[in-house]
Amino acid sequence: MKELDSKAWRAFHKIGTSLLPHLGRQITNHSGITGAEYVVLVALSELTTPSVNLNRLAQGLGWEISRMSHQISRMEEASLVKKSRNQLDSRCFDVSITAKGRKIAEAAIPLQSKEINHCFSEVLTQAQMKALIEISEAISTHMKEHHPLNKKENTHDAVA
Amino acid sequence: MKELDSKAWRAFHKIGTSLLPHLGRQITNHSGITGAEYVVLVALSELTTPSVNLNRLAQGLGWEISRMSHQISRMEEASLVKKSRNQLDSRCFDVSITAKGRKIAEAAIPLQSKEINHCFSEVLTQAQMKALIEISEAISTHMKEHHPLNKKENTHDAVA
DNA sequence: ACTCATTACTTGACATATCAAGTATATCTG
DNA sequence: CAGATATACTTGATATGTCAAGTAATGAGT
Repeated sequence: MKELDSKAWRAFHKIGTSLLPHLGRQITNHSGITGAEYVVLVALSELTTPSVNLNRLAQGLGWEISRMSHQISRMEEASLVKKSRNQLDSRCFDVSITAKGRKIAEAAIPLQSKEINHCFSEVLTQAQMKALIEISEAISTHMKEHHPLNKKENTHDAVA
Repeated sequence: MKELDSKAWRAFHKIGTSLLPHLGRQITNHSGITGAEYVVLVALSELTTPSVNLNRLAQGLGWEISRMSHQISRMEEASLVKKSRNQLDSRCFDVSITAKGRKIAEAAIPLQSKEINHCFSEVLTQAQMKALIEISEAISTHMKEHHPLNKKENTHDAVA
């Protein structure tokens, strides 16, 4: 079945280039922030530690570090996040969410959940969603192992 | 299971923002064209008609028409495609692949198939690939029905 | 302690994407 | 057949993403 992965790739590519932008636009419509901002805010709002370093944040979302750097700069400009040097390793930056950022995220999340719901659980069966999660995780893991964007694990974590 | 579609979306989003750019980079490495150019060339090289109109091409790939317009302009500049007004409806443009474009596409496709293979059939089971195809199609269909980027079907097709 | 390599980012130039507005052609309606 | 509306794009400004090169701090070897 040589055709199969080609078909899988095309199918995946197509929703990647239509669904993702669509959901991004919805976020902008209902909450006034971009999809990228939303994703970062959600990640930050769910931290167990008070902050993460840039590198780890980028890895967590599968972004290039330079993209994250630019993004965080813009978001700091907009007072959505705060950036400060790490005490133990002053090459690192600790990124955290601001009160304003959290407020916006908390308002946006339920609205966006509804949108996601429209595109996922109303369209896919439970089994399909589970399959999608497994597929995504398999690919993510493979990517991390074979084609890592930013090499290493275990950078310094933020101090409390 | 409120969590499930949130998880599905996150998983999907993550591979969307890491796998797709990765495969794009591979194309650039082995064939010197961008991922976007590759996708367009493949679509054009597989036409049964000699050309398609812009709108239909955009729809086929799930792109916004303005993006496609810019992209085609650049590709025409690079002599990868050709654009000409439709005889029957002179608002429309017929887009076709050039000899140069076809040559590049034909060289790139087998190389890229190998890359895709690494990320799909080496990582997923056959069942998972089939599931992914079905999932993608379900979402694509739903998107077309409920959130179409460019409204209508049935624009004029190219004449032979 | 002094070099060299590595890591964690930043920066700026460039490529690409998106959005809003514009233009030209077609179609529909009275 | 005139005027209004819709369609198929184009264009240009702005936002974002990407790449290559740079800077500064750490770590490793001697």
